[in-house]
Amino acid sequence: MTGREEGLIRKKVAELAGVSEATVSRVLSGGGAAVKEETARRVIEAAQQLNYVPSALAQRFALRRSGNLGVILPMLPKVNLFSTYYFSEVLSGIGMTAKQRGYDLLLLFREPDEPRNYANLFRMQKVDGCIIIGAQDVPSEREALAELKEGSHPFCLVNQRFEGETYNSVDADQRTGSSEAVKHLLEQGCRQICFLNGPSVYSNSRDRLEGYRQALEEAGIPFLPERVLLGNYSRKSGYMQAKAIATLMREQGIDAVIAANDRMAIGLLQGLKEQGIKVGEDIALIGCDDSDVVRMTDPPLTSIRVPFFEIGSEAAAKLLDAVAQASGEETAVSPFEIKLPVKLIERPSSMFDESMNA
Amino acid sequence: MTGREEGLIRKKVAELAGVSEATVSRVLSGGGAAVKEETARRVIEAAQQLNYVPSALAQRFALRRSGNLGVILPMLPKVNLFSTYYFSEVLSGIGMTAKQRGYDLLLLFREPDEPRNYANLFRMQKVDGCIIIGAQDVPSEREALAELKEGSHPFCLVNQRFEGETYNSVDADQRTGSSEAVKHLLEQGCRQICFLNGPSVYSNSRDRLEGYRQALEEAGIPFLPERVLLGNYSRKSGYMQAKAIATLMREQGIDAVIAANDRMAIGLLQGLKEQGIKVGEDIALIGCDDSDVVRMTDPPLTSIRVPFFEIGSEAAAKLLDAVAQASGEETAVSPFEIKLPVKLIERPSSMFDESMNA
DNA sequence: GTGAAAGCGCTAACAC
DNA sequence: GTGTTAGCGCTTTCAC
Repeated sequence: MTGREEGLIRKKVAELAGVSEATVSRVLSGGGAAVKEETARRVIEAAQQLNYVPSALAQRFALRRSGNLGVILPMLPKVNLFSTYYFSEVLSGIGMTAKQRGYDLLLLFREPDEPRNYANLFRMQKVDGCIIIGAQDVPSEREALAELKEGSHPFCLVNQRFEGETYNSVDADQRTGSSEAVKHLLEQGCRQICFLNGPSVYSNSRDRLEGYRQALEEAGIPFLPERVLLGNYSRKSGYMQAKAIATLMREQGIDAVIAANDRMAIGLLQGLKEQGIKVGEDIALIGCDDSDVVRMTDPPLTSIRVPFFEIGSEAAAKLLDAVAQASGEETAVSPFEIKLPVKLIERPSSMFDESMNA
Repeated sequence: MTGREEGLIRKKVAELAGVSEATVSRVLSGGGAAVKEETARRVIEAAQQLNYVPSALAQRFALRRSGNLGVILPMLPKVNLFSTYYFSEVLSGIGMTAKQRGYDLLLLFREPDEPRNYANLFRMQKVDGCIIIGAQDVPSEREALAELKEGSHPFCLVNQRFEGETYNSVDADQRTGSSEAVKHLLEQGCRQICFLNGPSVYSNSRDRLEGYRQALEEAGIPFLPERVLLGNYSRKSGYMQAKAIATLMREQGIDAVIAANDRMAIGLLQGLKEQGIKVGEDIALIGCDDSDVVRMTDPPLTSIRVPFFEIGSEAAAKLLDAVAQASGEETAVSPFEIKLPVKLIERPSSMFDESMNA
């Protein structure tokens, strides 16, 4: 009553179709040698009748490929640094592509203190390739990735790159995004712009800062390091910078803030509100990610739209190409470092012209 | 250069440790026959030295268990009916427990029009058990679940039950939640309470409605069907009911609304705001889920906290117990229908006393 | 305690 | 085209 009388059922299908078990496999797995159409039809019919499906477990074992695409992500602690929006979108994108290409998705949560033994996933044949989300630029991560590359295990980073190394990655063009945000603010008449960044263990943080700096300089506005505040991408960390921003407004006439993600922007928005500062009137505020929450705040937040779903699907597509190549021939797997464009979505939080409220 | 010289390496480990390959397996897989401690030590050392890990693929094939816990969920369309918060929490809960028990998580996205052939997942030996998220009470779903039960494949529903069937499930006590919401509103002095529900293909919708109805009747207030509005759990559907609510306020003196989830509540909040209606003053509003966004709205939303993480981890725990039983002996797998308590979190949207703003 | 050998359900030569 | 057969890398009797 295990629900499967293994082995026996394939034989029955073979008998019912009047062929050998090998032919049953040939028909059902499609790829193999050509089979007479009539034979194939009979096999398929027999299999349907007996409710037979080949064991993926046995197939994969015989083929020595797991058929799994691994997705490594940090175990979301209760207080998320990454937003649920981010994960859902990236994961959906990966899932959709993986599915199209016949791969299953193996979700691998990594606990904060857990060693990063990514290579073992390949040695254990749990995955044929893996996508790493939320990688950090710390020594243990670098070691783990180096080991992956050393073993020529196909992998791809999402939204993270490592200086000095060329790993497959799919990322958003955060630098340009920040620049666009600055330009938009300048058009609105802002001149004293603060930047609320996240930790620099994420290359995205560094990219965004660079875009901010560069756009300022291009506009002939000096870049002042004291106008760069630091948060950790959580709402709370944004909230806690409200006092600092209020002070800067008073003392230096700050008239705009760009936050490196929406969560911090929302925290900041709340903090400023509590201090009686009106975002969209007293000060402009721009977030980043264009997550689903920015439409729900008051005022709605201008934000930089990042195509997370596409980042996920692109990462999966390119990685699975690499997997196919690697398992095929020794054709040197072509590395990729892709950057997808972002787009500034203007909303009232940064629009000083009342009539333009969208 | 495949990164694994399969088979050979195990033999080398055996030689290095001065034992047979069988003993290497016995040591490394733990479970088997007793091995002398000294021998075990040598094997482990040799394995470490040669960087050998057994192939999970081969192990699972030999054991005829996939080692995977399947999680079936609807492919999140761009316009989510379920919130990303919901999925992230449930998934994290499942992931944490699965990991503790040595199971891997196989994510199975189901596209809207895709047939629900859950039983095949077991026939293909892709999973040893599966959790179904977002199941709907429609005929094809019922068929698919009946087939699972028929084949005695271990599975568990999350936040959904089917009348007339007893399937393993872990759910929140939505009925009590709605009752508490009503009672809270009555305490605030509200008497004319609307209910904005979601589609009845979800048992949770029916449960919430029932809690609402019951609490009203217990308070001696008549239940009026025309005060039950319908949305589809999306923000937009909540937004679109704002006009209807405004009308009811005018014509019938409606003074409170309970929405069946936060997304609809937020949409409604926005819609009411546009009509110049002040939530928390002109009308009370309560959401459901206590997702991360309810703290970010203006005013913050009173909501019913649902322990999604715990629902996920509990579902995984109970299901994996069942899997263990099923694979062990024919000890009738004990079914379970668990309901976890919810908790009303009071915030300004339903507090008419100004001084109590939290 | 440990080694030898059969077998898990499939794929892929290799014959015919 | 199709049948036969030898593995895939493990686990697990069964001897010793």
